[in-house]
Amino acid sequence: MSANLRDVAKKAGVSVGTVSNVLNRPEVVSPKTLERVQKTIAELGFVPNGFARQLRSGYSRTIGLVVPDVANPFFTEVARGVEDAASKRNYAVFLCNSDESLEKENKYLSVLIQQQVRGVLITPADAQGHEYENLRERGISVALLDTETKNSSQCSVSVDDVRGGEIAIEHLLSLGHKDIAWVTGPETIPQIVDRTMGVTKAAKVGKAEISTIRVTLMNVAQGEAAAKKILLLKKMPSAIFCANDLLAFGVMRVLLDAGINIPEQVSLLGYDDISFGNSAAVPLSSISQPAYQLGVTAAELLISECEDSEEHAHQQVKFQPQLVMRASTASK
Amino acid sequence: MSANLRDVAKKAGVSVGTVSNVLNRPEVVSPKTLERVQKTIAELGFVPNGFARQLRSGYSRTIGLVVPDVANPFFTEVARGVEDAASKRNYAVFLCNSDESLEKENKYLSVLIQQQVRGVLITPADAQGHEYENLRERGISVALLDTETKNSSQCSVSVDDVRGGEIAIEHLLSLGHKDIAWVTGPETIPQIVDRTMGVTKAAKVGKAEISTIRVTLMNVAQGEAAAKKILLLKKMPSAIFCANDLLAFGVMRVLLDAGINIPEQVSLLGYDDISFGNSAAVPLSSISQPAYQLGVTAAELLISECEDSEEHAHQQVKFQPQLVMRASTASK
DNA sequence: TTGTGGAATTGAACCGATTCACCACCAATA
DNA sequence: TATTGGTGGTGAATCGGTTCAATTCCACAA
Repeated sequence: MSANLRDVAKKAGVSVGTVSNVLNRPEVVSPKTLERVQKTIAELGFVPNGFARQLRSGYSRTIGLVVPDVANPFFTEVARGVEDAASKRNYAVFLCNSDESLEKENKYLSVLIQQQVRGVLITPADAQGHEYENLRERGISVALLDTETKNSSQCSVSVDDVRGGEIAIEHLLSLGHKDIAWVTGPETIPQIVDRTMGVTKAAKVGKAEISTIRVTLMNVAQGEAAAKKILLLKKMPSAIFCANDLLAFGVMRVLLDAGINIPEQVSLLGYDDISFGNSAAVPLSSISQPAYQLGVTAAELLISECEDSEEHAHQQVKFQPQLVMRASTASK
Repeated sequence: MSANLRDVAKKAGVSVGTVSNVLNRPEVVSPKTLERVQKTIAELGFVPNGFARQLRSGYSRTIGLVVPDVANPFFTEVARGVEDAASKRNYAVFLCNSDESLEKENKYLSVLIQQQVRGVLITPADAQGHEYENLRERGISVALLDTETKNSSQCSVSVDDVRGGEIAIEHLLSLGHKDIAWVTGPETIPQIVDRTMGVTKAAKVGKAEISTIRVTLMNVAQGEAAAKKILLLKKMPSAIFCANDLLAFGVMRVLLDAGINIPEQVSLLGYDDISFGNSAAVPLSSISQPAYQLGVTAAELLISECEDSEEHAHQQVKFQPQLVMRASTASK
């Protein structure tokens, strides 16, 4: 079988305590011993047993990441950020896709509890609650990802979605658009609620008319469905703002197929600024969010909370979204 | 703190062994004792400590997934498949990105060993070896993902990349292209080696001339770099085949910017058939792979190997790639 | 030479469930 | 009465790191 700490100690001619120190507090070991032990570790291919470590210390070095869907490029980027940051701190990441379903979310949370994760990073599937008391009770830290927390007893890392909605409409207004379609997802999603708020606010100020087209999922297929609905409207809007880029891609395809020129006849604006936006049939204007950065920051915050929980002060980090102008929006 | 097995034993007036039996082999305990112990367990709200249990038994319900980069839509789809299948069997999945670096791959494998995963699903970063003896020694099952195994002592789930390369060139040949650029990644990547083999084979049969443009990473930026090189060639090829869709997107952008029409002046063919191909400036023809299915199959195979390791017969599953014709390829 | 302080190292106890060789007890058989 | 067999139960050893009180070592000052 594989080597354990005692084997290393014997081979290197030191005690088990010293080997443990080499692993966890290298600074208290003399350089000479350190080097010798490390060499032995490498020779034996020794890897510490996580269970034993966790059993004694009571803590694991794993976190759970719960997102609606990694297949959405925005969350893929976030996930990469989380993973890179966690890996730097020697944490492993459990990946969970909630598919925007509360049921699946709960199922995964219970799996994560079973796995005794140290903390959970979650983009809630639902606009309500976010208490996660059952996790907290078990000493599992929770930080909200891409959602702002209502109570200040937890960390959150988010992007200002209200402002994002505002920026979008302001941009369209500045191009002279007054008649705007807002293609959006279910109101159970917190981000949707906020973006809608921003949209409404800016529209009121700029006296624009917003017609809402609601879809159930935020993917390309649903974007196509939305576009078909738009084509049936009595009066075509002069601009379409979509709650994410995937929806916008779907809309774009259907409109182009219908022979409608973008942006000449209709301006199209997305949200997320996923990297493919640039390669689209008409390069997509969008509202950009620092996805990777979001993931990194959230993971760092969560891990810092896990490691010095009494020192730790909860913080709510909020990034600002930015308009990225490409070819799909133009003045009326 | 919460009660442990010894507390239960003391309170119920039995030995720790008996309590353990109540938990794991109730049939060997007398009904009277059974009932009394179970009552005590309920009273104390005792929940067995997973770490200790796993430390002793040596098994967890987790698997590791190591891919080059989840941000590549192909692997995102694979990851979703793995995750869905694992979740169905009540396994949790560790996500690891090797970034096509052997060093990172090894680092992650050691993290996975620490976490005592039951099995590992891996797309090797390197064309060599794939032995993973260090994992096997520790009783960790390994299955190769999107790579065919050379030895039959392990499972693998792959797509026929040689055939994929062939199909691509055959398609271009059938359109009358004889002068083809092959934009490809490092030869350390197994898939690249195979696709190149297919390309070469089909080119020989069809008497096409292949000029190879090699890049170091398979992303959009490198595709752009490759296209710039192509623009500098003495004679433009009449078709370009890219080793994946991301490269093709980059190539497409640069060519269109340079005023070159696709497919009128140059045909462009990608690989992977990621969903955005359909939304691209010129809808991208591509070689399609069953990514989600690949992930599901691999996870199921791995878990079945983990759970009945002596019953289990290693198998090599090979899916067939398919040509998806869109607008970016046309006859010369 | 002795004393002192700090750094380096030691190793036994511990985390909590599992395992298994062994014991106690009772009934049935010789 | 002695022997055998079977059931129910016991508790010390074990898994493999981590921790920490105790010890050793060494340099430098008195």
